[in-house]
Order: sequence, then structure tokens, then C-alpha cells
Amino acid sequence: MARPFDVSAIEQKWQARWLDEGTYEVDNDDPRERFYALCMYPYPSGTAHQGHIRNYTFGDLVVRYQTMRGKAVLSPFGFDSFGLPAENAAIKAGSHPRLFTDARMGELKNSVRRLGAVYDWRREVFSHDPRYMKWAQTIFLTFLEAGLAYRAEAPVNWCPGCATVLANEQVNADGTCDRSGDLVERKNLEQWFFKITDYAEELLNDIDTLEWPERVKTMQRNWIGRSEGVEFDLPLAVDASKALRVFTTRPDTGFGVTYAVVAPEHPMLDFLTTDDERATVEALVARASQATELERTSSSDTGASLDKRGAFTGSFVINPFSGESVPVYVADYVLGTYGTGAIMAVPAEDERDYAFAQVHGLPIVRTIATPDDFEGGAYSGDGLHINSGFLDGLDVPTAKEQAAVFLEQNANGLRKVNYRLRDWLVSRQRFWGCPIPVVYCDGCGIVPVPLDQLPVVAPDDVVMDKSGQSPLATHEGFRATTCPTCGGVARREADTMDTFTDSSWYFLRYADPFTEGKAFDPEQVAKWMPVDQYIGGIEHAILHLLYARFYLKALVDVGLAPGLPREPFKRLFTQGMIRLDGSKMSKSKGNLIAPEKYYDTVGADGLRLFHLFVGPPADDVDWTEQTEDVIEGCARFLDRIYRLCQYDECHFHDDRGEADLEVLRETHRTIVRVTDGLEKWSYNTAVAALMELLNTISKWARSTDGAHRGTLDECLDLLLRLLAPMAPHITAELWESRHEGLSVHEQTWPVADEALTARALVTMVVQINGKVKSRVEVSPDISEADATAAALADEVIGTALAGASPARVVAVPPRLVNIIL
RNA sequence: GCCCGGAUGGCGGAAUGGCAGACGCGGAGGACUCAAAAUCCUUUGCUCGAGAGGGCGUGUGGGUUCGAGUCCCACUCUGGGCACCA
Repeated sequence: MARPFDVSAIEQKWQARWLDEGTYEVDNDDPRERFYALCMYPYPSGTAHQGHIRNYTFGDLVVRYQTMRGKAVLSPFGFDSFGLPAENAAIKAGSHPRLFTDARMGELKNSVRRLGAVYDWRREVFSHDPRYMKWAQTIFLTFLEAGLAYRAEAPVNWCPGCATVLANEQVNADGTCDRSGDLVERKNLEQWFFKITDYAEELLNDIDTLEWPERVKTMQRNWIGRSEGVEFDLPLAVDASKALRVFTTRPDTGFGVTYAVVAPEHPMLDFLTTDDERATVEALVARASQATELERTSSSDTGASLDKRGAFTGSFVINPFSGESVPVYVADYVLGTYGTGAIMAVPAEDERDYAFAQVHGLPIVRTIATPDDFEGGAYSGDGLHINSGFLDGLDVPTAKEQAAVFLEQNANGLRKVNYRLRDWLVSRQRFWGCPIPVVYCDGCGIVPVPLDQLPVVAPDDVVMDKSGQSPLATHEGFRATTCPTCGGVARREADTMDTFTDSSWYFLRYADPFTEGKAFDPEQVAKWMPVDQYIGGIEHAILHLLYARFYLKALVDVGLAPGLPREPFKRLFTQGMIRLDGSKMSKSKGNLIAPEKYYDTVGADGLRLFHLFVGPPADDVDWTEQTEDVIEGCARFLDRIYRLCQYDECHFHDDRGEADLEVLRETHRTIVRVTDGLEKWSYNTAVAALMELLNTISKWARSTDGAHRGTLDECLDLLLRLLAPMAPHITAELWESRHEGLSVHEQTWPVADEALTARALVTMVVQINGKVKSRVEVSPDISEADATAAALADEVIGTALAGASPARVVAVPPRLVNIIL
């Protein structure tokens, strides 16, 4: 493990130089073509772990590569520094979250510097910086003024043990509290929301314009969940002037409606419930409202076979298609928050309705002929309608259209688009977050804090105890204030904003962190946006990426970001995660392999090279017993380069011969392969290409014939430039020693000479009946006829054919000729 | 249950429909060394064969094609996302 060079000394020297000389600082008026490279805003959890290392290795590669391509690259860094871990740690330690957070930020900063990742540190942003909070709050108030922020009652996760509300992330998969282990309940509280649903259609449509992984785009589309259907009335049997309004995507199955269902929260439920049924219904509603979200929406089995809890309300409605009277049920499989909170039930064509009908003994009438081989309950495929009056004989799309027209004419029908996406709940009953800048006045109601009084910052003398009570709520000095409008007694909002709000616009502040009077100057930001390459983990596929997309659209619409593009991240790359023993490597799981131990042995360059080489960047990495050996192998590659640059064991000759030229050609072919690999996120093959090149050069230079010195230097220089974005320290050191103090990172990215990459002769494979029998050297632009002739003229082929005449010859010049007998 | 991925040597992985296994790890043998480490060289899919050489090979079964790891159909296993959204 002895290195031929002092890893630590070299790495520290260059890290200091990049920092001191501001090598990667970039100004907004830089005349070069621009490139915005960004890794996702990290939560400061302390020293970097392998997941960070992987992320920043990729990011730094992009930054250095694009810089060598002559671009002005914006490479900022900062911290998503509000959040629960710091608050919990502070409660535990009896200290302030800021102390904890600042320490962790320092550690992570050190880690990325130690990796050799370079940033324009002047642009650093962190969420708990009052200068950032001021604008975070301004944005909130601007949204409020524009009607994009509103207050409403909503169910939240309530932990009885902690006597507080939990964020979704704090609820375990089994519905228990992450901290106390108590079963989390649902509770209705007044909360702040952002109207992201106003943008549902645009958020959905714009997905098509993004160069993102298909997987992420699909996840976002599913999350938004657009569905087209018809909303219409089911008149009450006893009083046709009143009606139950329902939403369906399958109006064509209307003749199969055998009952209707309302959600337990439905406003008409009380009215629909008859005295005979009241006790049963109320028991069911009570159970549903007390039930946890988990109990209500899932079970140990699949949706189709769920225990369909429900009860008859005693009322009947008229099916407008058949004119028949059908019973109305209340059931918790219908959600109060989607559509109208009530449905028409078609058990023959809907699995959930089918399961409910089975449990409650309700009739099932097929309206679509099932295929002959169909077995099972509900049939949701296409087919011809039966038992459906004027729809009989029609296929599903046609019947849908005619049924919709019928409902428009006969049942107050209205075509409607519904979304699964809900408004964004931004209130958090937390201390370590950005305070929501409003006050509550008995006379004036909700009053925004005037802009010149921002930021609203939480006081430091807050008692952090283990009660779980929101500390701000009980801090009289903070809560008691005066109304900015009437001057009367008022109380400050005690909740803070979801930390996802902080990560929804930080990339805009990066582009213009120097502006004092506003969140950012749109003109400055427009020079950089949209982000050319965004890099992060797949775990943010939905929430962060959706929120940030919403924020930018909203910021443009409320006038804070005129002229900016409406999509923040043009290209997204999601890296694979690191696994140890099958589970994700993470701090919370405590299964980290710290990178520090490698810095003194293989160095940052060796570790970076490992992450690039181990496999496709998008794939997960399994950290195994073999991993250490692979890391060692990557370091060995760097050692060999170092020694070759010292001309260890090299021999030389004077005139440049054919062998020398061939190595130079191979070097130029490698330029193509590496460039291609970097452009296509195939870093593992780019590294492999460089390893091959080293093998070629090394074998040649150390052969007894030796190498032409000038050609060797030319090849080595090209190799160093290609390797520079991957292993920045050792390449910088070697380049400096070979070129009198110059920096490899200020060199341009090599361009292959086409005259050198072209081949005079290529190997053409000759097959007989699809089996390789021989190879011949031919010109790359050989004609089909000549290729065939060359194949047939080959000695081995002649022997193999033994005079037999081919039935057919397939020639694909210059790759192969296949002779079929 | 639905929607996405994935399956290639002992291992990580490579391969515009055209020489499967690049590159690396590991293994075996050798050189150097008093010895070891480091380094360098050779070798390494399985199998039959002394050898020359042959046969078999990309999860399974079919198909398209002169030719399939690659395209199509069905299936198995596996990873992930969503999960009563009417």
C-alpha cells in the first residue's frame, strides 16, 4: 500500500490552491458560455458519507469537465440547514439547534473540500441564515397576497405520546411515532397550505419538456394523478329536488350502478341517515375519524380484498340511466377529499365496489360483456355493452362519450378533470424552521408581518424540553406582539414552514446571492437558469422536485421572477444509492463506511475513481468485502500513471515509427471514448478506456524497442487532461511538474484528430453458417462485393468450404461476411 | 393488485442486431528478493481433449432474422415506486 507519491501532501496543496486562488469562483457577467451544475441542497448531517461522496464526485466531474470545455460553470454549495434531526439532537443535549447545525455544516464543508470538490464558496446559502429567511418569508407573504397561500383545517399526524404534530417523514411505515413509538393519530388542525393544485395541469404537461430519467417523470405523473370523468347528480328517491353529486371516470357503466357510497366526512351524510340507521352510521363514522390514516387506507392485504367497512344510510337515490332506486351507503373506502366525496358504485366493473358488494350482499349487474376466458369479479377491460339500454352494443370509448352527453342533458352532468395531487401543507409545529411571518389580531384577523420587519426570527432563549410542545407556542415574548394594521394586541404565528420550502428556491439565490434588496435579481438569475445539470438521489423524485417546480412557476406568476424559465431543472441525473448488507447506507441506519479512512491511503482521487468506476452511476452500489480491493485497484491505476510520468523502466528511440503512431492513434480514439462516456453518464466505461490506454502506453514505452519520447509525452499529456476531472489532484501535480507550474484544470478538453482516429485496416469476421471461422484485415470502406471476395479468398475459409458452393452470402462490410451453405 | 427497472464468468461490470465476457477485483503460475511486501510477466467462462481442435454458454420456454445478451410473445425470480384517487 506504499504509494509512489505523498497523497496527503499533494491533495492538501491543491485543495488550498483552488480555494485561495478562487479557481472555481465565477461572476455573473462572465462572457463565456454558461453552465449551471448543481448537486441537491444537502441536509448538514456531519461528515460526508459514501452517498455524499458519490454525489459530489459526479458533480465535481461535471464542473471540471465543463470548465475545461471553456464554459463559465456555476458551482455553488449550501445547506438545507433547518430540520428535525438538529431539533431532536438539541432537545437531547439541552442545547440550541443552531450550535448543533453549525458544527455539522462545518464538518460537511470540510468533507467536500477534502474530496477535492470545488465550489464558488462566496455564494454559499443556508436556510437558517437570517438573510435567507428574510426572503423565504417574503416569498410566503407574496404567495399569501396572490392567494396561493391559505389557511384551512386539515388532518395531521398527531402523536399522543409527544403531544405534538409530526411531519410525514417522522411517521414510521407501521404508523408509529419515530421518536416515542406511539401509534400516530389523525387530528384536524388549522394549517397553512400552498395551492399547488392550481398548477396541477401545468406541472403535468411540462414533464414532457424535461430531460429527466423516465422513471422520475412517471413517478411525478402518477403522483399528480390526472383523471377525466363526469360529475353528475343522483336525485334522492324521496325528494328529487335534492341530489347526491358523484364523480366517475366510467359514465358508460351507469346502467350497472346498484348502490351509491358517501365518505364518512361527507356533508350530506347526516341528512341522508335515517333514524333507524343512525346508531350504526354514527358508530362507523366515529371509528373512521379516530382511525389512523394507516388503518383506514391500508391493510395486510391488497386493495381488492380489503375489509370493506360500511353501513346503509337508510336513503335511496335514483339512477338516472335506469330510473331505478338504489341504496346509499357510507363507507371508508370512499375518500372525502377526492372528487365529490361520493361515488356511484358499479360492482361488475370496479374491483373495490365488487368487494364491497360481496361483503354487503348487494346486486351485481354486468354492463360489459366479459371475454370468454374471463374469470374473477370486476371486469375493467374493453368490451361491448350489455344490459345498458341505449349504450348496448357500443365499445367502452364510444359508450363513455354517449353516456357523458346523456348525463349533461339529464343529470346536471359536467365533464371534469380531477387530480390525485393535494395542496401542499406547509405548517410545521416545529422550532427549527423558518417562522411563518403572520400575526393573528382579534380585530383584523390574519395580518402579514410588514416586509421591513422581516425576517421574523425565533428567539434563542426558548426552553427545549422533552415535552414535545412546540417551543414557540409557549414563548410569550415571541408570541405577544402588536397588530401591524390596528396596533392592537396580536399573537404571532407559532408554526414554522416545511423545510421543503427552503429547498424550493435556494438554487435561485445561488445565482444571485449578493443582492441585498430582494430575494434575487431576476435579470442576474436569468443568466444562469435553468440548471443545466441537477444531480441528486432518487429519493427526491417526487416531493422536492415537484415543490421546486411549483415554486418557480408560482414565483414567475406572482411577479418575483419575471422572465425566468418556468422549469428549474433542465436535466436531472439520479445517482444510485450505496447499500451495505442489502440495506441503504445511511446515518439513521448507522451502517456507514466513513470516507475518512481512505483519504490517507488511496486519497480522495482514489476514492473518486472508485465511485466512477464501480458501475453505472445510476445503479446502486453494493459495498462488500471486495470493495476495498477495488478501491485499492483504482489507486494502483493512479500509481502506475505517476510512475509512467517519471519514465520508470521506459526505453526510448529517436525517430517516430509506426508503433509510436499507433499508440498516438489509440490515444486519440480514447479521447472519443472518454468524451462520449462523460456526456452519456457512462463514467465506468470512461475510466475503463483510460485504464486500457495506460496499459497500451505502458507496454509500449517499456518494451525493448522503446518509445519515441515526444510521442510518449504527447500521449501522457492527453491522458492527464482526460483524467483531470476524475482525479483532479494527482493530474494537477503531474501536469505542474511537466509544464512548469501550469494547471491542468486550465487546459482545454482534448479534441480527437479525425485523421488519427480513422483506421487503415479493420478486422472483418468471416462466418460459415453463423459461426466465426476466420478473420481478414480489410479497408474500413470496403464494398460489399470486395468484402465477399476477400472472405471467399481466405485460406481458412477455402479449406472449410472444401469446394462446396454457398447458398447465400450476407456481407456487412466492413464488419463481417456470413457464408450460408 | 397496478406501474417502472433488473437478471451476462467466482465477483463488479462491458458489448450502434454482427468476434459475448472490454476494464477491474479475485484466483493460478512465474520473475525480482535471503525472505516478505511492493512491482512486473503469463494465465483465468464452462466442458471434452495429451495436443491440434471440438462442444456448450448472457434467468426459463417459444418466435422473428443469414445472425439475438440486444427485437417480439409468454413465464420465473429480483429491486423499487404507488397503493381503496372512483
